[in-house]
Amino acid sequence: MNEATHFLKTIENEIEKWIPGQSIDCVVLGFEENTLKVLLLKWKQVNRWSLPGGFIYKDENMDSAAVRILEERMGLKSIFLSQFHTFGDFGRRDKEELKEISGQLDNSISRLGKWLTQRFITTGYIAFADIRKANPKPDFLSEKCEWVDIHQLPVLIFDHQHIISYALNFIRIRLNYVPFGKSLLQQKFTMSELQKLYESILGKNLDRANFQKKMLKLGIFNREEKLLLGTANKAPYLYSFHNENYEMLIKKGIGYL
Amino acid sequence: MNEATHFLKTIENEIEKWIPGQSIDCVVLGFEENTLKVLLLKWKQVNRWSLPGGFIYKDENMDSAAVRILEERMGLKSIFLSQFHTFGDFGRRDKEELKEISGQLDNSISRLGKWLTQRFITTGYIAFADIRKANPKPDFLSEKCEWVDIHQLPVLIFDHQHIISYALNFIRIRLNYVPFGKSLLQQKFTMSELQKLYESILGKNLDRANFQKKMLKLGIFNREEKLLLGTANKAPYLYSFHNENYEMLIKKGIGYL
DNA sequence: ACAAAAGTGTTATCCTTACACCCATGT
DNA sequence: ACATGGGTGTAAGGATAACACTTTTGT
Repeated sequence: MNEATHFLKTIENEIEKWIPGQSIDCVVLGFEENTLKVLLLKWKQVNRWSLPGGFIYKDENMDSAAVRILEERMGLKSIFLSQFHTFGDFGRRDKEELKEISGQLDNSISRLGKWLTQRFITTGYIAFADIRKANPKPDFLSEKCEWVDIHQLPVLIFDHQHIISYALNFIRIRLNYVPFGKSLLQQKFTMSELQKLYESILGKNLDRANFQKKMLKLGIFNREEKLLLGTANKAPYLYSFHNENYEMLIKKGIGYL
Repeated sequence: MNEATHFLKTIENEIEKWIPGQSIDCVVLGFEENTLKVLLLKWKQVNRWSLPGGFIYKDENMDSAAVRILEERMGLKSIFLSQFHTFGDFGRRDKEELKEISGQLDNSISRLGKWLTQRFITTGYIAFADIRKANPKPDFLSEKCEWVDIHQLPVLIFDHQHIISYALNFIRIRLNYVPFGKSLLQQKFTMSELQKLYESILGKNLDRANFQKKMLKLGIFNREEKLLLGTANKAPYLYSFHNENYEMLIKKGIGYL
């Protein structure tokens, strides 16, 4: 029994332990080279990409399933993980695309094929990950994983494009209430890196001077030594999160939340 | 065949058309006597209350199911209807409570009993309704419907208390982005009624003068003639929503959304 | 000397907050 | 006359936005 067949046998055994018709899709965000990126899987033989997802065990909390799926896929826990919307349109999974995908599976795995072609209601979770620490693994059905610039997405399967826009909108609103960045940036970072992160999320440019003042006023940053870089300009300060103050701010919230 | 039996037969036929394990619960809010109220159902013979809910047909969009359930239960469409969270904890429906409920059902309807006792993941929708126009009907399993002060809730079944707090929190945040009130107030209303509505949602008192200025600055109200009331004070203006401006503001959003 | 990016400062404007003041009305 | 609730005004403080000025650094 080769590896693929063994994997399939395992999957087929799992099917009965999963809740039918209910899935989880994760929008995993990372920040690298001043770009906001999302983790995508490329399907085997089908020229389409999709979000990493999974299913819920019959005796498992939905939130725990999201954590588990992320661990399985990424090899690490995400600091920020939050459900943002449930997508329940009857026709959300295009029939043509379903045929293409299940066509890849031969008869020996027809149970998996049937499982995959049933109607699914999916719940979207958004997660932040440190790209350097993450270790994404493609699964049996996917050929590779990649971090893709969220503003230059390839053709996505089903309604996954739609799910990503929902996720982006979700964190845009939360940005007024929660100081993101802790789980997306390296331990030490410059103010302009933080600004670039905010700009990629909001999709617009911000004033450098005002951004700095607004952030520092939050009182959740430590100013570290200056970064010595070989560029022809003044060296920026490095910052890190002041954990205690950060937790306090999260608790009481920036706005009303 | 009496009415109850007939109803049950119908329900049992419906069961096969529904998606198993997936339900919808609606937090329907209304505003009456300067109090924010939520629509609750009282279970027959069990001294507990619950949110009105329902199931999704196998060929039906989830959002459409929410609309349908509200129409069936309330006899009218709600202007504002929005999904806010999906509750998927394995143990969210207490087993003791489930026994109490399914114990009410005799063998003749055991299929319904089985249906009800399976694990459910439920998606919460929040709706606003004009209490005077609404016409809520109890269903077979419930003895009565009532509008209950949201800040003085009775004992609720399962995690419904938790679902309501989530809903309240959801609209508290949205209050910064969406001018509510249109679907909760009468066509003409006073500024102090609107303020009471905001206060019930936010759970805190607001300054009368500042509230008025903030609201009027939005430019979405018509000032109508004064209301002549028999009280020992100055007559307040009546306001109505300026539909055109209201729609425009909704579109562009108050804050960032 | 110069460009480039960083840190800081200035100003006008707007919004929020906390009140104060006067007005209309029935008792 | 007075209490009650309604409409409007004002002044202080904070937040925002636009932009200017200075500093550091490598070429």
